[in-house]
Amino acid sequence: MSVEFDQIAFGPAYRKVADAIGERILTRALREGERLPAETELARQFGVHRSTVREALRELQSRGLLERRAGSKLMSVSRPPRAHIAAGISHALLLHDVTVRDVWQALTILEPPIARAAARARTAEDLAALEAATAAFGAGMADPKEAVRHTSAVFRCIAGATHNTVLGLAQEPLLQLLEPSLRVIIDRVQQARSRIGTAHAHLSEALRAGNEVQAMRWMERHIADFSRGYELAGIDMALRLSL
Amino acid sequence: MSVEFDQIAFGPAYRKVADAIGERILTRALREGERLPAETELARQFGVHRSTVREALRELQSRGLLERRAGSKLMSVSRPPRAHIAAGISHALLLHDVTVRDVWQALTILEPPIARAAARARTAEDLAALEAATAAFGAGMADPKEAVRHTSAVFRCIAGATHNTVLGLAQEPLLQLLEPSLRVIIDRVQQARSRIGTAHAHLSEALRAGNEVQAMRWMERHIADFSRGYELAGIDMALRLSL
DNA sequence: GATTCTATGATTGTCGGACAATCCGGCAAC
DNA sequence: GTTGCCGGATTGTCCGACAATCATAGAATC
Repeated sequence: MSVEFDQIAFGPAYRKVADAIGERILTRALREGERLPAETELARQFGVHRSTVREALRELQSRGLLERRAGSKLMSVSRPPRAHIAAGISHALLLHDVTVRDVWQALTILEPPIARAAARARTAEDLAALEAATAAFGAGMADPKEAVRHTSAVFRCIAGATHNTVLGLAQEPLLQLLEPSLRVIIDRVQQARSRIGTAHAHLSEALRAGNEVQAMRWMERHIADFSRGYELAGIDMALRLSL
Repeated sequence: MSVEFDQIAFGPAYRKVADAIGERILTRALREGERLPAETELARQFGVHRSTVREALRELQSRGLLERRAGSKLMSVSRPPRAHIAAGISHALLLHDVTVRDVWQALTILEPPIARAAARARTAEDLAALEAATAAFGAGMADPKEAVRHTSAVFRCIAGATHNTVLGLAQEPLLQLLEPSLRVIIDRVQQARSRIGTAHAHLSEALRAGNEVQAMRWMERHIADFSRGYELAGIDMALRLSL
């Protein structure tokens, strides 16, 4: 007789509590927005002390599975916000000695097809959002900080127009990582602003027309321009990114 | 006189402690492998209670910034392991109602250029690893579970051959998400195994020859085949992924 | 009756302390 | 040199406590 044993649940109690709650969230037994019982109540249910529960909650919180909604003490279930997990990815990449070139190469690969998909799938709302973002870039060009923010925003709009969450999420950490260096470029390279503006305009137009090839081409050019920008700004692309 | 005020640090103490330690890690003031002081000592240094420190540690631990190395009680600084953050991303995508098609589309975009880059940048070791992985797939074909594992492994080898951490990390969650459904395909579709094997062989060959176009073409075909596989296995690609 | 104030209770954030289990390092015994 | 044992350090968990915050219900006021 061969008996199959389940893997023994190792590890400290706070981990088991976190796993138990986390599993309920991932299987949607607990739905988004639903509020968890109070800590004391959880402690009672799990048969552990409140401190133990709290450690578990901290873990789930930092995974973005729980959040505290404004004006409520009780934790509620949440889907991890994009920016939140993107930040985690960015940090991980930083520590893995990622270079500017690595990130740029990833953009090279990712963005043109995203633009193409966006040209295919964009709705009228996507278009409006994109045009608002490009307009904001034109208006806020003076302040480098704003210019960078709006450049990222345009990327986000385009990725959003694909209606594919995976693509949006894949892009996000790259933007986060590049923003600082992008700012340096915009600061140092005079023609950067106008070239970015031109690219935005053509991308916008291509998406409006639903012209996939055009969208892809302009995005390729846009990303390639970044490489020129790094050169002109005197940034070594082999340099490790840092905070 | 205009005085600039720093933003007031809001939030509970455990967050501030976590931020303080996390910042040291991200700026590399604490280097990888370095061991943190004991909890009591940290509590003394920060002037808070040990429970508070522990909550902060749980958070950093779940971000992958700290880990407990085998046989050591003290926490040590770590760079978040790829699989760890990929799991976080997978969970997030799950909760964001990602469909099989979304993930597949991302693969469609990502993998062919990865294969191309790999053909360009692969070293002899990469090649050896890849060939070992394809061989393992051939050997373990019988067990569907193993077959899936090795299929992913081949993808990982190829991404590894690009020597671009960003690409490897971008790919990882996609593999994690697709593995279950891939297994269904291999289970149900007879010719799946051999077609995957063929693709592996050609990819391997292309990488050996440094033939970028060939690598890309075969990867395109490989990924496109997945779509066929879903169809043949009767899996609706518009279906939400779930655990 | 509607509104404002207040008391009350629930809940979190933080603290103090405690103790068993485990692990490290050193030291003695073999 | 290896083995076994002991003391100290460290974690995991518990108990209990209390201030601050917030919601709610109920009382007081207009």
